[in-house]
Amino acid sequence: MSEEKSLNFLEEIVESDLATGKHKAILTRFPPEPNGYLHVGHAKSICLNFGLAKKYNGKTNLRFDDTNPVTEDTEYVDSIKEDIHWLGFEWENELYASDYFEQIYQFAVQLIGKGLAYVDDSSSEEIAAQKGTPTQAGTDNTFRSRSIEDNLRLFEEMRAGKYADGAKVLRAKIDMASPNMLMRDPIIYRIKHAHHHRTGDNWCIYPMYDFAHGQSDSIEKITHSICTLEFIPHRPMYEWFIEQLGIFPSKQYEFARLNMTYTVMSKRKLLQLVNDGHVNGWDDPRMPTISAMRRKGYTPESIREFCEKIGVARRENLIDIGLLEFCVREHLNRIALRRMVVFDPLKLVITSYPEAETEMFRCEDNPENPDGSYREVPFSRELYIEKDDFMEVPSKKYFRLAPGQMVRLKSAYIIKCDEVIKDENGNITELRCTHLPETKSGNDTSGIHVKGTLHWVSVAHAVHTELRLYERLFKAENVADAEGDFKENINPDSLQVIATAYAEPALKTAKFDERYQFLRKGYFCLDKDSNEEKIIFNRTVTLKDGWAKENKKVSIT
RNA sequence: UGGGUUAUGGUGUAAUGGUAGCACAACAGAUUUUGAUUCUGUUUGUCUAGGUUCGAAUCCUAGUAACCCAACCA
Repeated sequence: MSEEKSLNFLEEIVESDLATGKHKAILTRFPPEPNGYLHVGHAKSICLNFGLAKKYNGKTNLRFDDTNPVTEDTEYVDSIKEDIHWLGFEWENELYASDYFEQIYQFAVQLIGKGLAYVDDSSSEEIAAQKGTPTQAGTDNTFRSRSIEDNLRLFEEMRAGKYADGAKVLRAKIDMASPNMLMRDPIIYRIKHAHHHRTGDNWCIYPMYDFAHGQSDSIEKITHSICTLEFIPHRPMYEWFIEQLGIFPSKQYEFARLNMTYTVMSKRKLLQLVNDGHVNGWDDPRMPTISAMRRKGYTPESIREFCEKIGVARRENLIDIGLLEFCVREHLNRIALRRMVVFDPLKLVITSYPEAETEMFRCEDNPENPDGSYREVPFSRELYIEKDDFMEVPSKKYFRLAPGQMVRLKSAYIIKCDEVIKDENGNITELRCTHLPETKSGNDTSGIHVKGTLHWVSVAHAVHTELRLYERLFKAENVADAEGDFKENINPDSLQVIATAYAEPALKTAKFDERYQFLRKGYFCLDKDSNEEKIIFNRTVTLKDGWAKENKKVSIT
């Protein structure tokens, strides 16, 4: 009894196209512009394009949309390729729109020959003015009626470098009165005497998106060209060019881009965060980029699962970032190695425990994954526990340590708090406790049940580490809708560094490809800034904290 | 007073004229040597107004709201 998962609208289209024989196989493409790093919104598109092809035994090309040399760079090309691979996808061909520059140029010549394109000498302002407004038709200018011969010669001269940037453009001759602003004789070629990261100085004219994207799709025989909603008005143009050129009829389909609470998703804004130093680079773990998520400890599996869960549709959406966190917790819970780390230490002395003794306790690596794997954790007379695991005057429902109260130390003994030591200012500096030897983990013969279990680290064996705790980068749930500039909504407390935390010895040999759960605290991974002297961990995500919620309720009532 | 697109619980997403389902969130409880995980249960929805029909989220009519379009960006 398998539950059929319903298809999204694109899967329906593909199944129909395959069923009717319109296509024998499907070919999709992922078309990033190499002018920034990929973010989780791109991950949605990647999962869609590669996932759709995979599901229906098709293929996907990676094609860089590199038609604007002034903003693009190979640095971005490299990062994009790395991110796609990391997410777990393989492209059929690595291609570039710039590979087709000569072909696209010939397409333009073809259009001119048919009297469907013309060279316009107008300035950018003039062109804008002649374009009209949404409620007012545009007007034809005199260049519109240039002869085919003149247009052919002028366009050739543009290519030859005879004119300065902005002196002339090539425009498609469509309809200056179209209700669709984009159809009012769109510019298809502009002059840019700029060095291109792949074609070097071969060209000084470059095609616009609308005269490169559909053409590239067609050249590659892409069957389903999937893009976001804002390209809907471009579709008539996409189809017009393909029809006039008489080339392979790729079809464009649009879906709603991903928006997420407490974050921004536009490359422009992300670039600004980087350039203005609000974050430390594209892979700062607070960023929504793929590289940042990787550094923060997210797994490809969890991102793919997230993209699966959010679905694909054509309506605007604002996804709760909590769903992303749910997905990564779900995966990390299964694979993360359990370790104990004390963030904010309070010294605890077990007066009943021999001073010179050290016991090794066997602790499971992951209770969810009972493969028997475990590590040894040293226990001794002096330990660290978390400050907030002790309350001198416990509130209702607090079942951690308090004077006269008992708790279990995870994988060790049940202890009882006998005495609270304070300094001259009344600050608690140390706890004196006694342990119950018969409650030893695994051999508990006491029959005693305690409600609280604490993590701990032996003082003498503690490994000093740095912890980087990340919160949401923005304070506003819907950053786009929030008042003022988006930067005014940056959360000033998005990064908290704990310079010295105390970790159990097993973390001395932490590895980059492993994921850890610091018991009762959260999921962590080794940061690339770690070195011989300093071990640094990033918090991927906290554990769900039922006590924090309960505590809030208690303090309100 | 232009064109295009979209409206289903708090957030997403199904139901293709026939029991409004699923996930996250929230809430309540059970289990727990992680206040985690796991398990059980509960609350909350078809933009509005008419119409067609035995029956409408779905079809029709009229509204309303939101988003996109006037870069030599993609």
